Amino acid sequence: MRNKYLVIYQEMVQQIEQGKFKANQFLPSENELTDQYETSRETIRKALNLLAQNGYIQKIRGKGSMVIDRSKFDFPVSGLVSFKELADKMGERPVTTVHDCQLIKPDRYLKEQLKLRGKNQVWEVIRSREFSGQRIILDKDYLMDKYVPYMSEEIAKESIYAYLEDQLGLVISFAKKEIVVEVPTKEDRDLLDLEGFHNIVVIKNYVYLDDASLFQYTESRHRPDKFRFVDFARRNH
Amino acid sequence: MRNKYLVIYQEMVQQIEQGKFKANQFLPSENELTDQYETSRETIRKALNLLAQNGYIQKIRGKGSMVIDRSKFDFPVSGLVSFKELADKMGERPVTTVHDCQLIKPDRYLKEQLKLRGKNQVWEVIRSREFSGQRIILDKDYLMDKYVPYMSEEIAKESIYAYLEDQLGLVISFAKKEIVVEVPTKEDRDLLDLEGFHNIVVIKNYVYLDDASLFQYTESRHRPDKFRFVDFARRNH
DNA sequence: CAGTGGTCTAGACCACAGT
DNA sequence: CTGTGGTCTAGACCACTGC
Repeated sequence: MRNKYLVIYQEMVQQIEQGKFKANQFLPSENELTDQYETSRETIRKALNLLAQNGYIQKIRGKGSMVIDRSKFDFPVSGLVSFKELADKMGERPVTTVHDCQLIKPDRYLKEQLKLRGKNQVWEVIRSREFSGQRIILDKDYLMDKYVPYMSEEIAKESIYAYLEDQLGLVISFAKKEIVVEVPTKEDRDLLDLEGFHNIVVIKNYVYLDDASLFQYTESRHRPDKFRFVDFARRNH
Repeated sequence: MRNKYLVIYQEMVQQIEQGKFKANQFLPSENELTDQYETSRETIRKALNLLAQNGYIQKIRGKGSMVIDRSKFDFPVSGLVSFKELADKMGERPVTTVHDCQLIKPDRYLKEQLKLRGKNQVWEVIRSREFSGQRIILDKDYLMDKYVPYMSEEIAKESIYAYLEDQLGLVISFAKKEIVVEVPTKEDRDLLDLEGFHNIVVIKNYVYLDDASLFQYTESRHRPDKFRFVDFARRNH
């Protein structure tokens, strides 16, 4: 928050969202902003680049920075639908049921997904998510015991993510997502209300730490009628 | 290509891909690179930031820039599977059949998708994509005649995208993708080899021009067993 | 032509990692 | 402590827009 360019960025986001800078109009020029904020032009440009990356403005050389009409985009921006976002969007409290939470020996499939060798163990956590009486999502999490020495049903019931970042201090650096459609397994049929659907949407999630080591593999299995993924992509030349 | 930081970026990408900089090792420090390339540190940093954004390196404060083991990621990076990428990946020449290419009056659904009012017309292009004898993908493109005055089967048979950018000089700025699963329509069943699949994966694509105006809406309808989407997301604090 | 954003420089100070 | 990357500055020149 003490970074000057971040402060400027956040201030300008507010002003755009409050309508002080209107859609399809131009922001003050970089030189004007440099004067207004009593800073250097490069710092202003850092803030403006952040605005552009996050879909607030469109920079046009020789003309200026135009405010984008964000009402066209009904979604935040950054593309990834986590369970929490989904829950927020559905607007109702979901019910999480923990079906399994134990330290296991990974089978071959898991070893492959987690790029494991030898006799490392992993935490397996299986949870279903229920919205208005319907069990819609099955989340299967696998965490390497090397990084996550302890896990419990209580933690799984709340948020694993918060536990990892806040309690264990693990810094998640990047993630790879893969979306495919599969035929439901017996487990899917047992733990979800599939209602005759013949397919299930599987989001495979590979989570990496700061040092680029893989430490978590998650499969989020969604009933197809309730699934929606949005991605907002910006060209960079 | 004459941008110094771009040249440096591309040179370093090559060196990483050729293994001159090995995975899990550190690049020369920014100061060393500044000397080597006889430039300023900010220029080096621009190149390094590009490398980081594209998943080549991991910058760690106080330590250096570590080369990421990209063999973990079997996919380019930026998350979007275009038809062409898919084709490249399948490794065989696909067959494109143009089923429809005409100027139409948009119905209510289309008007809504394209945020159209009044009596604008749109080009409708419907193509199927065939891989090893199986029609797998149905692409439905809708282009506003305001921006695309002419379209033909020949163009549709090749690449609409190349036509827009190279011939018409339209600059595509950003796109929103939405992925949902639907029940196949009669059109899907007629034009694709669905082989008893009960669902179809629909990728809705909203394409925007440089001035933030929406000009194209595309639905890419995939047979579920052949569909795969990969997204590589990087945290930015 | 003047004004815009895009690139580049040479220097400064800071926060952090490892010794 | 030194060396790393992160931020910031004041100035310069360029390419493009629109008059």
